[in-house]
Amino acid sequence: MRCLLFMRKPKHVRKAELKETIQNNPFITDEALATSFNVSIQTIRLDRLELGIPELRERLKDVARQHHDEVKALTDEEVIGEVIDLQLDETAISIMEIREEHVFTRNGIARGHHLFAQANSLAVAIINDDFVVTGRANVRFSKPVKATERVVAKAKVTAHDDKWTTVIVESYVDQRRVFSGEFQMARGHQD
Amino acid sequence: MRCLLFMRKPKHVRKAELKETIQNNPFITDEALATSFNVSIQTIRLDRLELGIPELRERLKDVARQHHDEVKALTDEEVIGEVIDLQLDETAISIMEIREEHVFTRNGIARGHHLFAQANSLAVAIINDDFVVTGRANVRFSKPVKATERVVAKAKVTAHDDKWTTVIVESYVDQRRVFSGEFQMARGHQD
DNA sequence: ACTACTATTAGGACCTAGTCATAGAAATGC
DNA sequence: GCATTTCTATGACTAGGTCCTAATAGTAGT
Repeated sequence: MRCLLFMRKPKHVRKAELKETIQNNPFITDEALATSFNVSIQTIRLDRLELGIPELRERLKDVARQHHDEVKALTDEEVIGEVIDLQLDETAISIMEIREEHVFTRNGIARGHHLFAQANSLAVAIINDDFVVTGRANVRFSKPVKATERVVAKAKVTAHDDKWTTVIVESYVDQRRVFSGEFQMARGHQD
Repeated sequence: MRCLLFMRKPKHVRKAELKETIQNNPFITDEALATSFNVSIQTIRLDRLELGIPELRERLKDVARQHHDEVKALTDEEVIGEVIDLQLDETAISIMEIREEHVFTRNGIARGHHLFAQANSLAVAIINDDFVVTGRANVRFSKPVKATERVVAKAKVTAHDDKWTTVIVESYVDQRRVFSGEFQMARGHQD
């Protein structure tokens, strides 16, 4: 009789669940997995082996390393998005891919400040001066952007005096304009 | 003679350097530290003990855990900053602490889009509707903000029709205004 | 010179969360 | 009934530590 009092799941089901469990909680030990799946530790280890899932400590190291490099990049990077063209004091283009973490969970639409961040950081990058900060900005979000879409931001310097530079940024998803803004950038020192 | 061929640093210097070394490379083992400081492993361990620095594995676990919770929070959180007061469709206040990763390395001034993000997300939060996106924004960065400063953003709903809500946000550091903006928020569905 | 003291090093026992390899038991397929 | 898959048990070994005890090196006070 195939009855262990506590019925077991077939191997492939367990393996699938195992993979998922570890994925959204990399901090779990084999021992905890064993009791939670009601099998022995060795079984868990065989499964991990077959699935190519590394041990707890390696997993943690991976998570830590990833974030050590990446976290900063999220906020700290010089330009939000990837610059693919840059003529100082003339034009610049960057691309940003909208991911799940950029959108509202309620409606799947990208939060405005990510589009702003892309445009703003491009406006900073385009200017050929060591000291640049944004003074004013007037922006418009014309179409909602969803996850997985790629936003292409095009910046253009339109005016220039000894202290201020005006940059126009327009962002597109598949040729459709989703964002436009005018940025007044302050150059030179002091506030 | 106090000469060990390779002169050692005094203890307090080593400890200070040790702390720093570990801080910007949590992945280093005691063994590596020992050879790099030219002392024995035990000495390193004593130092760590005195400095209250946990072992490699605990450090990695900490880094991993922090980021597991936090990384997403950086981009994914509903409101950037911490909401400390919220009257729907009336006023709202949030506080955000400017950290190293928010500022330009060149001049130590906060990137504009972080202030924008705080204000924008507060403007979203203040509105009592399931579907809200930013339509337009007109913002002004009046004073530069530096690392470690705490920015208090105050939002106020000033106008309201069936589709649009106007929100004014003003942000302060120690009573001094650093940012102000007018946000036109779209409510209800469709684009 | 002898003593007191701190700093450093060495050693052994133990820990966790694994690895790998081998062997045996249990359930299932046909 | 027997082969085959699947699971469990066992033992030996690893990294990167912990904690404790003990010995040594160098420096300072009297």
